[in-house]
Amino acid sequence: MRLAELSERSGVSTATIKYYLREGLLQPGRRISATQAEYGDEHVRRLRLVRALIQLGKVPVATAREVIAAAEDTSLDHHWRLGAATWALAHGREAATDDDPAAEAAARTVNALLEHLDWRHDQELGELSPAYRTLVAAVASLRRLGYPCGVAQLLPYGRLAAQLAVSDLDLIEEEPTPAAQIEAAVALTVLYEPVLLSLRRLAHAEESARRFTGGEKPA
Amino acid sequence: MRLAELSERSGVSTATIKYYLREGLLQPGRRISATQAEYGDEHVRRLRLVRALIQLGKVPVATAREVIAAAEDTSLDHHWRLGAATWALAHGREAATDDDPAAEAAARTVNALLEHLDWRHDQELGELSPAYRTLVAAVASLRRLGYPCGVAQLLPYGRLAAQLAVSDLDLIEEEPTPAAQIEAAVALTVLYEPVLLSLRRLAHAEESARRFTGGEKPA
DNA sequence: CATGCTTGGATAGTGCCACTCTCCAAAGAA
DNA sequence: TTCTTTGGAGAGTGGCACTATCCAAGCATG
Repeated sequence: MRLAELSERSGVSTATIKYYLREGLLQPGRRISATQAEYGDEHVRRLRLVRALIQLGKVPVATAREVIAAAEDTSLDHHWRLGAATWALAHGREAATDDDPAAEAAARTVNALLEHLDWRHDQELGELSPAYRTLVAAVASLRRLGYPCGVAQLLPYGRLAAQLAVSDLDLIEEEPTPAAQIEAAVALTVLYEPVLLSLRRLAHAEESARRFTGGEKPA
Repeated sequence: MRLAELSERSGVSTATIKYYLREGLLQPGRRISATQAEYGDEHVRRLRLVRALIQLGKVPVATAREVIAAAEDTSLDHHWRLGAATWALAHGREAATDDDPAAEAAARTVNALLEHLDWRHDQELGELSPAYRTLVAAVASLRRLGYPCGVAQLLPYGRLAAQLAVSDLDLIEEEPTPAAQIEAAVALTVLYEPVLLSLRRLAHAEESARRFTGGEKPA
Protein backbone atom coordinates (compact mmCIF):
# COMPACT_ATOMS: atom_id res chain seq x y z
CA MET A 1 0.00 0.00 0.00
CA ARG A 2 1.26 3.48 -0.80
CA LEU A 3 0.80 6.83 0.92
CA ALA A 4 -2.51 7.67 -0.69
CA GLU A 5 -4.08 4.37 0.38
CA LEU A 6 -2.64 4.60 3.86
CA SER A 7 -4.25 8.01 4.08
CA GLU A 8 -7.59 6.69 2.88
CA ARG A 9 -7.60 3.72 5.22
CA SER A 10 -6.65 5.72 8.29
CA GLY A 11 -8.61 8.88 7.56
CA VAL A 12 -5.52 11.03 7.93
CA SER A 13 -4.50 13.41 5.14
CA THR A 14 -1.34 12.62 3.21
CA ALA A 15 0.13 15.95 4.30
CA THR A 16 -0.32 15.01 7.93
CA ILE A 17 1.11 11.54 7.38
CA LYS A 18 4.17 13.10 5.82
CA TYR A 19 4.43 15.37 8.82
CA TYR A 20 4.25 12.41 11.19
CA LEU A 21 6.89 10.59 9.17
CA ARG A 22 9.16 13.60 9.41
CA GLU A 23 8.55 13.81 13.16
CA GLY A 24 9.34 10.15 13.63
CA LEU A 25 5.88 9.15 14.85
CA LEU A 26 5.57 6.64 12.08
CA GLN A 27 8.22 4.34 10.68
CA PRO A 28 9.09 5.01 7.04
CA GLY A 29 7.64 2.54 4.60
CA ARG A 30 9.70 -0.02 2.76
CA ARG A 31 11.31 1.76 -0.17
CA ILE A 32 10.09 0.30 -3.48
CA SER A 33 11.87 2.74 -5.72
CA ALA A 34 13.37 6.19 -5.52
CA THR A 35 9.94 7.78 -5.38
CA GLN A 36 7.74 5.12 -3.89
CA ALA A 37 7.35 3.40 -0.57
CA GLU A 38 5.24 0.49 0.60
CA TYR A 39 3.24 0.60 3.84
CA GLY A 40 1.57 -2.25 5.69
CA ASP A 41 -1.21 -2.93 8.16
CA GLU A 42 1.05 -2.11 11.06
CA HIS A 43 1.35 1.40 9.67
CA VAL A 44 -2.41 1.76 9.59
CA ARG A 45 -2.62 0.58 13.17
CA ARG A 46 0.20 2.79 14.38
CA LEU A 47 -1.34 5.74 12.64
CA ARG A 48 -4.66 5.17 14.34
CA LEU A 49 -2.92 4.93 17.69
CA VAL A 50 -0.97 8.14 17.09
CA ARG A 51 -4.11 9.95 16.03
CA ALA A 52 -5.97 8.74 19.09
CA LEU A 53 -3.15 9.87 21.37
CA ILE A 54 -2.94 13.29 19.76
CA GLN A 55 -6.59 14.04 19.12
CA LEU A 56 -8.39 12.37 21.98
CA GLY A 57 -5.55 12.21 24.46
CA LYS A 58 -4.26 15.67 23.55
CA VAL A 59 -0.72 14.36 23.79
CA PRO A 60 1.74 16.79 22.16
CA VAL A 61 3.47 15.45 19.06
CA ALA A 62 6.89 15.65 20.68
CA THR A 63 5.63 13.63 23.66
CA ALA A 64 4.05 11.03 21.44
CA ARG A 65 7.40 10.56 19.74
CA GLU A 66 9.12 9.98 23.09
CA VAL A 67 6.48 7.51 24.15
CA ILE A 68 6.84 5.55 20.95
CA ALA A 69 10.60 5.62 21.16
CA ALA A 70 10.47 4.28 24.70
CA ALA A 71 8.03 1.56 23.69
CA GLU A 72 10.41 0.42 20.99
CA ASP A 73 13.63 0.73 22.95
CA THR A 74 14.88 -2.84 22.97
CA SER A 75 17.73 -2.00 25.33
CA LEU A 76 15.22 -1.98 28.16
CA ASP A 77 13.39 -5.00 29.44
CA HIS A 78 9.65 -5.29 29.31
CA HIS A 79 8.89 -3.81 32.70
CA TRP A 80 11.09 -0.77 32.18
CA ARG A 81 9.88 -0.11 28.69
CA LEU A 82 6.37 -0.06 30.08
CA GLY A 83 7.39 2.37 32.78
CA ALA A 84 9.36 4.60 30.43
CA ALA A 85 6.53 4.76 27.92
CA THR A 86 3.91 5.79 30.45
CA TRP A 87 6.37 8.08 32.24
CA ALA A 88 6.66 10.23 29.16
CA LEU A 89 2.91 10.70 29.07
CA ALA A 90 2.81 13.75 31.31
CA HIS A 91 -0.37 15.75 30.90
CA GLY A 92 1.49 18.88 30.05
CA ARG A 93 3.61 21.43 31.80
CA GLU A 94 2.90 21.09 35.49
CA ALA A 95 2.89 24.82 36.22
CA ALA A 96 6.37 24.78 37.79
CA THR A 97 5.56 23.94 41.40
CA ASP A 98 6.39 27.23 43.03
CA ASP A 99 7.63 26.88 46.57
CA ASP A 100 4.96 28.84 48.38
CA PRO A 101 3.53 27.50 51.63
CA ALA A 102 0.43 26.16 49.87
CA ALA A 103 2.57 23.90 47.68
CA GLU A 104 4.47 22.55 50.67
CA ALA A 105 1.31 21.84 52.57
CA ALA A 106 -0.11 20.16 49.49
CA ALA A 107 2.97 17.96 49.21
CA ARG A 108 2.56 16.87 52.83
CA THR A 109 -1.09 16.07 52.23
CA VAL A 110 -0.24 14.00 49.20
CA ASN A 111 2.47 12.11 51.04
CA ALA A 112 0.06 11.35 53.85
CA LEU A 113 -2.46 10.17 51.29
CA LEU A 114 0.02 7.82 49.64
CA GLU A 115 0.90 6.39 53.01
CA HIS A 116 -2.75 5.84 53.83
CA LEU A 117 -3.17 4.02 50.56
CA ASP A 118 -0.02 2.02 51.20
CA TRP A 119 1.45 2.96 47.87
CA ARG A 120 4.95 2.46 49.11
CA HIS A 121 6.55 2.26 45.68
CA ASP A 122 5.81 5.85 45.05
CA GLN A 123 7.39 7.32 48.11
CA GLU A 124 10.78 7.80 46.49
CA LEU A 125 10.47 7.38 42.77
CA GLY A 126 7.06 8.92 42.74
CA GLU A 127 8.04 12.33 43.99
CA LEU A 128 9.72 12.98 40.68
CA SER A 129 7.00 11.60 38.52
CA PRO A 130 4.89 13.99 36.47
CA ALA A 131 1.74 12.52 37.96
CA TYR A 132 2.90 13.21 41.50
CA ARG A 133 3.79 16.79 40.69
CA THR A 134 0.55 17.40 38.88
CA LEU A 135 -1.31 16.07 41.89
CA VAL A 136 0.53 18.36 44.27
CA ALA A 137 -0.10 21.37 42.03
CA ALA A 138 -3.81 20.59 41.82
CA VAL A 139 -4.16 20.13 45.56
CA ALA A 140 -2.27 23.37 46.18
CA SER A 141 -4.54 25.20 43.80
CA LEU A 142 -7.69 23.87 45.43
CA ARG A 143 -6.32 24.86 48.81
CA ARG A 144 -5.52 28.35 47.65
CA LEU A 145 -9.10 28.75 46.52
CA GLY A 146 -10.31 27.62 49.90
CA TYR A 147 -11.81 24.30 48.91
CA PRO A 148 -11.39 21.36 51.25
CA CYS A 149 -8.78 19.06 49.86
CA GLY A 150 -7.27 17.03 52.61
CA VAL A 151 -6.63 13.31 52.95
CA ALA A 152 -10.28 12.86 53.84
CA GLN A 153 -11.46 14.26 50.51
CA LEU A 154 -8.71 12.63 48.49
CA LEU A 155 -8.88 9.17 49.96
CA PRO A 156 -12.05 8.07 48.15
CA TYR A 157 -10.54 9.23 44.87
CA GLY A 158 -7.38 7.29 45.66
CA ARG A 159 -9.22 4.09 46.48
CA LEU A 160 -11.21 4.32 43.29
CA ALA A 161 -8.02 4.88 41.34
CA ALA A 162 -6.54 1.77 42.90
CA GLN A 163 -9.57 -0.26 41.85
CA LEU A 164 -9.37 1.03 38.32
CA ALA A 165 -5.66 0.26 38.16
CA VAL A 166 -6.32 -3.37 39.00
CA SER A 167 -8.80 -3.84 36.20
CA ASP A 168 -6.66 -1.82 33.79
CA LEU A 169 -3.64 -3.99 34.49
CA ASP A 170 -5.78 -7.07 34.05
CA LEU A 171 -6.72 -5.83 30.60
CA ILE A 172 -3.10 -5.13 29.74
CA GLU A 173 -1.94 -8.56 30.84
CA GLU A 174 -4.45 -10.16 28.51
CA GLU A 175 -2.39 -8.96 25.56
CA PRO A 176 -0.30 -11.79 24.17
CA THR A 177 3.09 -10.21 23.43
CA PRO A 178 5.24 -7.73 25.37
CA ALA A 179 5.01 -5.23 22.51
CA ALA A 180 1.24 -5.49 22.48
CA GLN A 181 1.18 -5.05 26.25
CA ILE A 182 3.14 -1.84 26.03
CA GLU A 183 0.94 -0.48 23.30
CA ALA A 184 -2.09 -1.46 25.33
CA ALA A 185 -0.71 0.27 28.40
CA VAL A 186 -0.21 3.49 26.50
CA ALA A 187 -3.53 3.31 24.70
CA LEU A 188 -5.57 2.39 27.76
CA THR A 189 -3.84 4.92 29.99
CA VAL A 190 -4.56 7.73 27.59
CA LEU A 191 -7.84 6.73 26.02
CA TYR A 192 -9.67 5.80 29.18
CA GLU A 193 -8.98 9.26 30.54
CA PRO A 194 -11.62 10.96 28.41
CA VAL A 195 -13.93 8.06 29.23
CA LEU A 196 -13.44 8.58 32.92
CA LEU A 197 -13.80 12.36 32.77
CA SER A 198 -16.86 12.20 30.55
CA LEU A 199 -18.55 9.71 32.81
CA ARG A 200 -17.81 11.89 35.80
CA ARG A 201 -19.37 14.89 34.11
CA LEU A 202 -22.42 12.90 33.06
CA ALA A 203 -22.71 11.60 36.59
CA HIS A 204 -22.55 15.14 37.90
CA ALA A 205 -25.37 16.17 35.61
CA GLU A 206 -27.41 13.17 36.63
CA GLU A 207 -26.87 13.63 40.34
CA SER A 208 -27.52 17.34 40.08
CA ALA A 209 -30.76 16.73 38.23
CA ARG A 210 -31.82 14.21 40.86
CA ARG A 211 -31.19 16.63 43.68
CA PHE A 212 -32.51 19.85 42.20
CA THR A 213 -35.51 18.65 40.27
CA GLY A 214 -36.72 16.01 42.67
CA GLY A 215 -36.46 13.27 40.09
CA GLU A 216 -38.33 15.12 37.39
CA LYS A 217 -36.77 15.51 34.00
CA PRO A 218 -35.84 19.09 33.24
CA ALA A 219 -37.57 20.70 30.25
CA MET B 1 -5.65 47.99 45.59
CA ARG B 2 -4.38 48.86 42.12
CA LEU B 3 -3.19 46.73 39.24
CA ALA B 4 0.38 46.29 40.48
CA GLU B 5 -0.75 45.03 43.87
CA LEU B 6 -3.39 42.77 42.35
CA SER B 7 -0.63 41.30 40.22
CA GLU B 8 1.64 40.78 43.22
CA ARG B 9 -1.04 39.18 45.36
CA SER B 10 -2.21 36.79 42.69
CA GLY B 11 1.14 36.00 41.10
CA VAL B 12 -0.10 36.97 37.65
CA SER B 13 1.79 39.54 35.59
CA THR B 14 0.14 42.91 35.00
CA ALA B 15 0.28 42.30 31.28
CA THR B 16 -1.69 39.10 31.69
CA ILE B 17 -4.22 40.75 33.99
CA LYS B 18 -4.78 43.42 31.39
CA TYR B 19 -5.28 40.68 28.84
CA TYR B 20 -7.85 38.97 31.04
CA LEU B 21 -9.64 42.28 31.60
CA ARG B 22 -9.80 42.80 27.87
CA GLU B 23 -11.11 39.28 27.36
CA GLY B 24 -13.79 39.77 30.00
CA LEU B 25 -12.49 37.10 32.37
CA LEU B 26 -12.17 39.65 35.11
CA GLN B 27 -14.51 42.49 35.96
CA PRO B 28 -12.98 45.95 35.57
CA GLY B 29 -12.00 47.61 38.82
CA ARG B 30 -13.88 50.56 40.25
CA ARG B 31 -12.67 53.64 38.44
CA ILE B 32 -10.93 56.03 40.82
CA SER B 33 -9.82 58.54 38.23
CA ALA B 34 -9.24 58.69 34.52
CA THR B 35 -6.09 56.63 34.85
CA GLN B 36 -6.61 54.58 37.96
CA ALA B 37 -8.83 51.75 39.07
CA GLU B 38 -9.40 50.08 42.40
CA TYR B 39 -9.54 46.28 42.80
CA GLY B 40 -10.74 44.26 45.74
CA ASP B 41 -10.36 40.83 47.28
CA GLU B 42 -12.97 39.38 44.98
CA HIS B 43 -10.70 40.27 42.07
CA VAL B 44 -7.84 38.37 43.68
CA ARG B 45 -10.08 35.37 44.17
CA ARG B 46 -11.52 35.50 40.69
CA LEU B 47 -8.05 35.80 39.24
CA ARG B 48 -6.88 32.73 41.10
CA LEU B 49 -9.90 30.81 39.88
CA VAL B 50 -9.32 31.87 36.29
CA ARG B 51 -5.66 30.93 36.50
CA ALA B 52 -6.51 27.55 37.95
CA LEU B 53 -9.04 26.88 35.20
CA ILE B 54 -6.63 27.90 32.46
CA GLN B 55 -3.37 26.49 33.75
CA LEU B 56 -4.39 23.37 35.60
CA GLY B 57 -7.69 22.72 33.90
CA LYS B 58 -6.38 23.69 30.47
CA VAL B 59 -9.65 25.46 29.78
CA PRO B 60 -9.32 27.77 26.75
CA VAL B 61 -9.67 31.45 27.54
CA ALA B 62 -12.78 31.79 25.39
CA THR B 63 -14.41 28.89 27.23
CA ALA B 64 -13.54 30.33 30.61
CA ARG B 65 -15.27 33.53 29.58
CA GLU B 66 -18.44 31.64 28.65
CA VAL B 67 -18.40 29.74 31.90
CA ILE B 68 -18.05 32.91 33.91
CA ALA B 69 -20.75 34.63 31.93
CA ALA B 70 -23.12 31.72 32.54
CA ALA B 71 -22.30 31.71 36.23
CA GLU B 72 -23.19 35.38 36.45
CA ASP B 73 -26.26 35.30 34.24
CA THR B 74 -28.96 36.41 36.64
CA SER B 75 -31.71 35.73 34.11
CA LEU B 76 -31.37 32.04 34.88
CA ASP B 77 -32.25 30.46 38.18
CA HIS B 78 -29.73 28.67 40.30
CA HIS B 79 -30.15 25.21 38.87
CA TRP B 80 -29.88 26.36 35.29
CA ARG B 81 -26.94 28.61 35.89
CA LEU B 82 -25.17 25.67 37.38
CA GLY B 83 -25.99 23.54 34.37
CA ALA B 84 -25.05 26.25 31.88
CA ALA B 85 -21.74 26.92 33.57
CA THR B 86 -20.65 23.31 33.59
CA TRP B 87 -22.09 22.72 30.13
CA ALA B 88 -19.64 25.20 28.66
CA LEU B 89 -16.72 23.30 30.14
CA ALA B 90 -16.22 20.91 27.25
CA HIS B 91 -12.77 19.39 27.18
CA GLY B 92 -12.07 20.66 23.72
CA ARG B 93 -13.16 19.88 20.22
CA GLU B 94 -14.62 16.40 20.23
CA ALA B 95 -13.06 15.32 16.96
CA ALA B 96 -16.30 15.73 15.01
CA THR B 97 -18.01 12.37 15.53
CA ASP B 98 -17.70 10.94 12.05
CA ASP B 99 -20.50 8.64 11.11
CA ASP B 100 -18.54 5.47 10.51
CA PRO B 101 -19.86 2.17 11.83
CA ALA B 102 -17.51 2.28 14.83
CA ALA B 103 -19.07 5.54 16.03
CA GLU B 104 -22.58 4.14 15.71
CA ALA B 105 -21.68 1.01 17.61
CA ALA B 106 -20.02 3.14 20.24
CA ALA B 107 -23.15 5.24 20.63
CA ARG B 108 -25.22 2.09 21.14
CA THR B 109 -22.77 0.87 23.76
CA VAL B 110 -22.91 4.17 25.60
CA ASN B 111 -26.69 4.23 25.54
CA ALA B 112 -26.80 0.72 26.92
CA LEU B 113 -24.38 1.77 29.61
CA LEU B 114 -26.48 4.76 30.65
CA GLU B 115 -29.51 2.53 30.84
CA HIS B 116 -27.65 0.04 33.02
CA LEU B 117 -26.63 2.87 35.32
CA ASP B 118 -30.19 4.18 35.35
CA TRP B 119 -29.05 7.65 34.36
CA ARG B 120 -32.39 8.44 32.84
CA HIS B 121 -31.89 12.19 32.77
CA ASP B 122 -29.23 11.88 30.16
CA GLN B 123 -31.15 9.90 27.65
CA GLU B 124 -32.48 12.96 25.85
CA LEU B 125 -30.57 16.01 26.96
CA GLY B 126 -27.37 14.09 27.33
CA GLU B 127 -26.98 13.04 23.74
CA LEU B 128 -26.17 16.62 22.87
CA SER B 129 -23.87 17.27 25.76
CA PRO B 130 -20.14 17.59 25.12
CA ALA B 131 -19.43 14.92 27.70
CA TYR B 132 -21.67 12.41 25.93
CA ARG B 133 -20.07 13.08 22.60
CA THR B 134 -16.57 12.88 24.00
CA LEU B 135 -17.45 9.57 25.57
CA VAL B 136 -18.76 8.16 22.31
CA ALA B 137 -15.67 9.34 20.44
CA ALA B 138 -13.36 7.75 23.00
CA VAL B 139 -15.23 4.44 22.94
CA ALA B 140 -15.20 4.44 19.15
CA SER B 141 -11.49 5.06 19.11
CA LEU B 142 -10.77 2.26 21.55
CA ARG B 143 -12.91 -0.06 19.48
CA ARG B 144 -11.11 0.87 16.27
CA LEU B 145 -7.85 -0.05 17.94
CA GLY B 146 -9.29 -3.39 18.93
CA TYR B 147 -9.42 -2.86 22.68
CA PRO B 148 -12.37 -4.24 24.58
CA CYS B 149 -14.67 -1.42 25.47
CA GLY B 150 -18.15 -2.72 25.99
CA VAL B 151 -20.67 -2.18 28.75
CA ALA B 152 -18.81 -4.74 30.83
CA GLN B 153 -15.60 -2.69 30.78
CA LEU B 154 -17.32 0.67 31.15
CA LEU B 155 -19.72 -0.22 33.92
CA PRO B 156 -17.16 -0.14 36.74
CA TYR B 157 -15.99 3.25 35.54
CA GLY B 158 -19.57 4.46 35.47
CA ARG B 159 -20.34 3.24 38.96
CA LEU B 160 -17.23 4.90 40.30
CA ALA B 161 -18.19 8.12 38.54
CA ALA B 162 -21.60 7.96 40.18
CA GLN B 163 -20.00 7.58 43.59
CA LEU B 164 -17.71 10.52 42.98
CA ALA B 165 -20.61 12.64 41.82
CA VAL B 166 -22.41 12.07 45.09
CA SER B 167 -19.50 13.25 47.19
CA ASP B 168 -18.79 16.12 44.80
CA LEU B 169 -22.35 17.37 45.01
CA ASP B 170 -22.20 17.07 48.79
CA LEU B 171 -19.19 19.35 48.76
CA ILE B 172 -20.94 21.82 46.50
CA GLU B 173 -24.05 21.94 48.64
CA GLU B 174 -21.94 22.88 51.64
CA GLU B 175 -21.30 26.26 50.06
CA PRO B 176 -23.52 28.90 51.66
CA THR B 177 -24.70 31.03 48.73
CA PRO B 178 -25.91 30.14 45.23
CA ALA B 179 -23.05 32.12 43.69
CA ALA B 180 -20.51 30.25 45.81
CA GLN B 181 -22.15 26.96 44.87
CA ILE B 182 -21.78 27.70 41.18
CA GLU B 183 -18.18 28.73 41.59
CA ALA B 184 -17.56 25.58 43.60
CA ALA B 185 -19.18 23.44 40.93
CA VAL B 186 -16.93 24.88 38.25
CA ALA B 187 -13.81 24.74 40.38
CA LEU B 188 -14.38 21.24 41.68
CA THR B 189 -15.42 19.88 38.30
CA VAL B 190 -12.28 21.16 36.66
CA LEU B 191 -9.70 20.96 39.42
CA TYR B 192 -10.49 17.48 40.60
CA GLU B 193 -9.88 16.21 37.09
CA PRO B 194 -6.09 16.45 37.32
CA VAL B 195 -6.38 14.96 40.80
CA LEU B 196 -8.29 11.99 39.49
CA LEU B 197 -6.05 11.44 36.50
CA SER B 198 -2.87 11.79 38.51
CA LEU B 199 -4.08 9.33 41.11
CA ARG B 200 -5.00 6.88 38.39
CA ARG B 201 -1.53 7.12 36.91
CA LEU B 202 0.13 6.72 40.29
CA ALA B 203 -2.11 3.76 40.96
CA HIS B 204 -1.06 2.25 37.63
CA ALA B 205 2.58 2.64 38.58
CA GLU B 206 1.96 1.13 41.99
CA GLU B 207 -0.04 -1.81 40.70
CA SER B 208 2.42 -2.42 37.92
CA ALA B 209 5.33 -2.41 40.37
CA ARG B 210 3.47 -4.86 42.61
CA ARG B 211 2.85 -7.26 39.77
CA PHE B 212 6.16 -7.12 37.97
CA THR B 213 8.61 -6.81 40.80
CA GLY B 214 6.90 -9.11 43.28
CA GLY B 215 6.62 -6.39 45.89
CA GLU B 216 10.24 -5.30 45.71
CA LYS B 217 11.04 -1.68 45.15
CA PRO B 218 12.61 -1.05 41.76
CA ALA B 219 16.10 0.45 41.74
C1' DC C 1 5.31 74.32 40.69
C1' DA C 2 8.44 71.34 37.99
C1' DT C 3 9.91 66.75 37.13
C1' DG C 4 10.03 62.08 36.77
C1' DC C 5 7.77 57.79 37.70
C1' DT C 6 3.58 55.02 37.63
C1' DT C 7 -0.90 53.82 35.99
C1' DG C 8 -4.49 51.94 32.90
C1' DG C 9 -5.64 51.38 28.18
C1' DA C 10 -4.92 50.23 23.31
C1' DT C 11 -2.30 48.05 19.55
C1' DA C 12 0.86 45.28 17.63
C1' DG C 13 4.08 41.62 18.06
C1' DT C 14 6.02 36.93 19.85
C1' DG C 15 6.55 32.04 20.35
C1' DC C 16 4.71 27.74 20.02
C1' DC C 17 2.34 24.14 17.86
C1' DA C 18 -0.07 21.22 14.65
C1' DC C 19 -0.58 21.02 10.66
C1' DT C 20 -0.85 22.43 5.41
C1' DC C 21 0.77 24.40 1.06
C1' DT C 22 3.88 24.60 -2.68
C1' DC C 23 7.28 22.99 -5.31
C1' DC C 24 10.24 19.42 -7.34
C1' DA C 25 12.23 15.53 -9.82
C1' DA C 26 11.54 10.78 -10.59
C1' DA C 27 8.06 7.07 -11.62
C1' DG C 28 4.36 4.86 -13.37
C1' DA C 29 0.04 5.05 -16.47
C1' DA C 30 -2.26 5.93 -20.91
C1' DT D 1 5.56 10.70 -25.50
C1' DT D 2 2.71 13.07 -22.45
C1' DC D 3 0.09 13.29 -18.32
C1' DT D 4 -0.66 12.27 -13.70
C1' DT D 5 0.94 10.57 -9.33
C1' DT D 6 4.33 9.82 -5.80
C1' DG D 7 7.39 10.82 -1.89
C1' DG D 8 10.24 14.23 0.00
C1' DA D 9 11.63 18.89 1.74
C1' DG D 10 10.97 23.63 3.23
C1' DA D 11 8.28 27.39 3.97
C1' DG D 12 3.85 29.12 5.22
C1' DT D 13 -0.71 29.31 7.97
C1' DG D 14 -3.89 29.95 11.69
C1' DG D 15 -4.97 29.74 16.37
C1' DC D 16 -3.88 30.77 20.92
C1' DA D 17 -2.03 32.69 25.16
C1' DC D 18 0.27 35.83 26.23
C1' DT D 19 3.83 40.01 26.11
C1' DA D 20 6.17 44.24 24.63
C1' DT D 21 5.61 48.93 23.27
C1' DC D 22 3.58 53.18 23.28
C1' DC D 23 0.76 56.88 25.13
C1' DA D 24 -1.50 60.45 27.72
C1' DA D 25 -3.13 61.30 32.17
C1' DG D 26 -2.23 61.26 37.06
C1' DC D 27 0.41 61.20 41.47
C1' DA D 28 4.24 61.96 44.33
C1' DT D 29 8.49 64.34 45.60
C1' DG D 30 11.63 68.05 46.02
